[in-house]
Amino acid sequence: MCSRPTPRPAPRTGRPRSAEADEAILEATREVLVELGWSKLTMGDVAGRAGVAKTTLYRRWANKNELVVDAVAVLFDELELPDLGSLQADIEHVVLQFAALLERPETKTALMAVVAESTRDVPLRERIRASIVERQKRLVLDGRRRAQERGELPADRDPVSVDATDDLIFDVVAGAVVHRALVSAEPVDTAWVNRLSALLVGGLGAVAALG
Amino acid sequence: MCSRPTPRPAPRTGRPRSAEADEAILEATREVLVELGWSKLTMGDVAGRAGVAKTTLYRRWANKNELVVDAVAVLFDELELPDLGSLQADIEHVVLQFAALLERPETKTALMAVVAESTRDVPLRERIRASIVERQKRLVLDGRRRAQERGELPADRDPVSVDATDDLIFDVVAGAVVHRALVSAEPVDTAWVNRLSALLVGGLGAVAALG
Amino acid sequence: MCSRPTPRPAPRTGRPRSAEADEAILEATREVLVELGWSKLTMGDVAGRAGVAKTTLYRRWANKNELVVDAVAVLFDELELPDLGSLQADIEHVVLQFAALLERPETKTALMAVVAESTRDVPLRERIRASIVERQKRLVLDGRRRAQERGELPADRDPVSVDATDDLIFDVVAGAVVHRALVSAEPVDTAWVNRLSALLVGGLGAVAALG
Amino acid sequence: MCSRPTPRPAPRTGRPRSAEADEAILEATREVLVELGWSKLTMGDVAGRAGVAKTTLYRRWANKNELVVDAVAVLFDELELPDLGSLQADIEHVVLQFAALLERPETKTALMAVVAESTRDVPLRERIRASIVERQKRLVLDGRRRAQERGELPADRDPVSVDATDDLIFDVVAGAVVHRALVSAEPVDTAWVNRLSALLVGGLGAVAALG
DNA sequence: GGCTAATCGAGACGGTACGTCAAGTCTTGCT
DNA sequence: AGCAAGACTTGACGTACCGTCTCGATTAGCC
Repeated sequence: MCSRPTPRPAPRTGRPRSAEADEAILEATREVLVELGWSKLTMGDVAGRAGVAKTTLYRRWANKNELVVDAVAVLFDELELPDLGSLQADIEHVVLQFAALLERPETKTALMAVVAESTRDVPLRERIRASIVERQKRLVLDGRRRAQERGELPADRDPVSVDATDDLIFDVVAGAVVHRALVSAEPVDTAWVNRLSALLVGGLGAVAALG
Repeated sequence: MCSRPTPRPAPRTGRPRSAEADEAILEATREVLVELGWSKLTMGDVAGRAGVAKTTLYRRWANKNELVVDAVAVLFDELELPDLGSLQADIEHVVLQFAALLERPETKTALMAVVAESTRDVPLRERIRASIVERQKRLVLDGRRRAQERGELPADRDPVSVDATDDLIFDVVAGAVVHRALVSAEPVDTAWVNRLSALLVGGLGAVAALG
Repeated sequence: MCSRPTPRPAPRTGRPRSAEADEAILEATREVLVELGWSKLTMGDVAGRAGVAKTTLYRRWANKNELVVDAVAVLFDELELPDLGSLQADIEHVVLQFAALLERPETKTALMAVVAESTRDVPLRERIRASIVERQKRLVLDGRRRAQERGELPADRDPVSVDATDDLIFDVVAGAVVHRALVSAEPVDTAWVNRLSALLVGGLGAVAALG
Repeated sequence: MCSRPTPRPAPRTGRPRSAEADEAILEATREVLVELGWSKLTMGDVAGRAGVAKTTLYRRWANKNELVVDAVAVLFDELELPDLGSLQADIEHVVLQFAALLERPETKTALMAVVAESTRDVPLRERIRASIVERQKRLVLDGRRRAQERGELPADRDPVSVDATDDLIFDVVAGAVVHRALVSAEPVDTAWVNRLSALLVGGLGAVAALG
């Protein structure tokens, strides 16, 4: 999927924007994130590496945070959910994938930073939701649906309850992995992932019983 | 509990540092966090509000992040775990407390920011662990011990396994609440807390079965 | 004559430097010198009065001293040497002009200060020589040449000797006036100027006799 | 001759001031002037080298400039005027001595600086006059008196005129040497000194004729 | 093929905050 | 009282980025 800079009201005339510049900028942004981290990333530095003028950045993104969100969002689309035959196996697979993604320096440093900024910046929060969060809920939906098809989970009764549980699982899985990796700063290894998936699979029955 | 600025090798002579200044600075820091958030907090502003010179800040804290950690850490000590008679009730109580803490503007904006910075700053990471993370694990330990006394959970067999489970629960609870509140930006209300605690209590048996 | 900020290798691209800013800065510098003197002149204050950012100053001048030299140098170009008919009259005229210049607060406070700094700062010394000292030697040369034309002084024999005498006269006149005005802090009035010019005119014969 | 710090109203009680400290401070001041020059001399540095607290400095001198004047003034007392048999020889001797003094790094950097400051600081100007300028006029007086005794100069007629001429000679000699050494930054060598003394001796007759 | 209009690189611009440094004062306990 | 030590307030320093602006020079599409 393509990250899309600030949309603009389709000018019919004048020189069109360079598509190469777009990608060069996002690539340069990821490079700088890797080397310097979010807080030392500067627009001038990104522009320089991309071989582009600062003006060209600001014509596309309103500020550093929006640029970083776009640069990082595309990485999350690599996550996928192959059918491994059981709910627990599916969970363990995606958790390990997600942990590997969080280990990448460009994600590690950028994700928490933009979320922190988003607590005070509503447009940024929306951009994060649209570009990253909502887009990845598909993993939970697919996993749950597949488990129902296998008979591991009961079929839906109350759609509201199902949505609530999907959201819960999403927050628990994403939150736990992030917390383990970035706050506790402990490895997300097989042993830990085993325990987490056991907790989830074991607990889902109790949650379903709530109705 | 007292937040402690940069320790120093006990000078016997000279004018001692002002203890009032210490507290005035931390208080001013929390004020600015509330009003402006982390990214717009400036050392000069904090100094001004505390009625103190900028150099006095830098004599005690090496940078903005260490100052903010100390200013915020003390808030986490308000969390407590009264005995409500059941594991699930205890969990729900502390989760709601934690969610309320995360709703406070000074915590919301600061916590993620310093964690983000800590991905590139080892001393900062250590300070966060020591001042905030490790200190709150007591809640998990107490809750588990109490549940064992009540017979809700089996007595310890393998101490390694017990530690691993404690850590898991801590990451899951803290991570889920943070993700819900700050990333998903949805309310941590009674319904959600019910579901989360049901998931945990229901899953703990399965985790224990892993040995 | 124009005072010229730091020369630079003629960039063909980019926004050109504002010529208005140049003059506004030098003017503001002279203002601040008058009001506050050299030691209380700050770059921030100058920038503020010139309606310019501090960075704009530093882009043009490396430090306060170079700026002050440029701001003051232009004032010395007002000195001139009208032909008053005799060597002594010419000397008295230019000495009074120079004394009047030294009485101006912007010169009085700045000149000695930058010379003092120049004892430790070779580039500054060169700038002073080029912008101020060498430029004013013309007064001595013109005066001497004119006196020779009038027959008050013998024609040149040894050019080396002539140069040495020109230099001597320059140091004596400039040094004596500065010392009288700034160190002795006594007025450079007609009586004193009479005496000085009598000393010079009377002594020049003896110096010429040295060969 | 001793440089004398701020006089004070003879305290009858309490610990008396350390006399050793006085000299250590002035000595340290000269050291720092040699190594760092006036503009980089700091009170803290001087105090440190003198093995003294900053408070002790400020108890004796009101500020940096007064301290520097006192530290440097004593050096000027080394100048003396041995009888060399002729006015011109006497002049050349003292000029060379003075030039040697101005070559010393502590004098070179400090003298112009404090004079510059004194244009805005009346008490400082008075201190300079009292400690340095007036004290050295003795050289002119002695030289003139001796030349009169030898018959090189006519005996006094009008005492006012004599004073004016003494002052003129003082400003011319001191000013010319300072200007040559610090502004023109050319050596004060025998050839130059010859020329200067010839100018003075040759010109004095013309000045005397003014009455 | 010239016109129009938005793009491009470059770099100067007004700002804001940084973290440091020195000046001169104040506070403590010791002599 | 004087003194050493060192914390204190104040205020300027010179630097680094921010996001905007002005240049002259390219590109396109449209007439």
